[in-house]
Amino acid sequence: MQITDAELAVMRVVWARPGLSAADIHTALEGDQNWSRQTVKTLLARLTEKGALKAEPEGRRFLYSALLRQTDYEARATERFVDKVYRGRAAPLVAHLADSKGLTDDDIAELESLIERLKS
Amino acid sequence: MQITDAELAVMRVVWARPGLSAADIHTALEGDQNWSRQTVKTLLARLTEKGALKAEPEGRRFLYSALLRQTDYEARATERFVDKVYRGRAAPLVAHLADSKGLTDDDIAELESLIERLKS
DNA sequence: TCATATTGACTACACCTGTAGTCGGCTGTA
DNA sequence: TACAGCCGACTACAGGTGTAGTCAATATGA
Repeated sequence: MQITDAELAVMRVVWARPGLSAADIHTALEGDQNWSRQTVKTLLARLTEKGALKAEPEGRRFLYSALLRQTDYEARATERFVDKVYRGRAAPLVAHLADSKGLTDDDIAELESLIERLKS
Repeated sequence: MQITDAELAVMRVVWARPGLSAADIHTALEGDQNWSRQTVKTLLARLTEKGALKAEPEGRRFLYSALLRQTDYEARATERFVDKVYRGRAAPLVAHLADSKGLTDDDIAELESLIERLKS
């Protein structure tokens, strides 16, 4: 049960606005990902088959919504990533984040309060 | 320039002990990954071609060592991951880490001092 | 010196992934 | 009622990935 990069772009749209049709999703992806309608359809089919989306018939089309919740996906993907790259040790990951410009001041503040919570 | 899961297992061995031969690396992976010698050879060839490893002839075999440093790999992989899953925002990543059992007390202490460093 | 084992080079192949085409049915409008 | 357009189903296909086989050259031991 693996969500690929292309599939993830589709999931994002559905997470943001559940109940869109394939055409809506295609439109929502325009500019960002300039995919043909068929490409989006294929991705929707694969995601439905994987159980990440459900497709409910509405008239002669389908409306898509997520079965896989975004936070669950993120949690799983993160766990997998940490296992794979850091052998499950989280601290070196954060150390890398710290080195890159990825952390804003707000992030740092957020992390600080997170740490406070964790200590209890 | 992408290191796949299988390739990563090989890189780990080389990072840990540079200058091994293909046969050594195959042996080192036994138990963990029960690959045939050929599979390891293929992965070595692909990694060499990608520029992640260099192969220096020694007699009629090659000794492998890393061109791609582990920390560089980790940094790149992390950045890619954060971009992909969290759109570049690091804080929610750490929040997920916090929720999973991935953080030991030591980790938390480490993070705390990390945060201290970051604040300056 | 001859057989055997080791090694690298080349090749294979199925499955996954990204990207898309075709086709046949339904629908709304002329 | 005829036709244009939209829709889902099915199919395609190249490139990447995991896993490994075959072959030819060389080294090693009997």
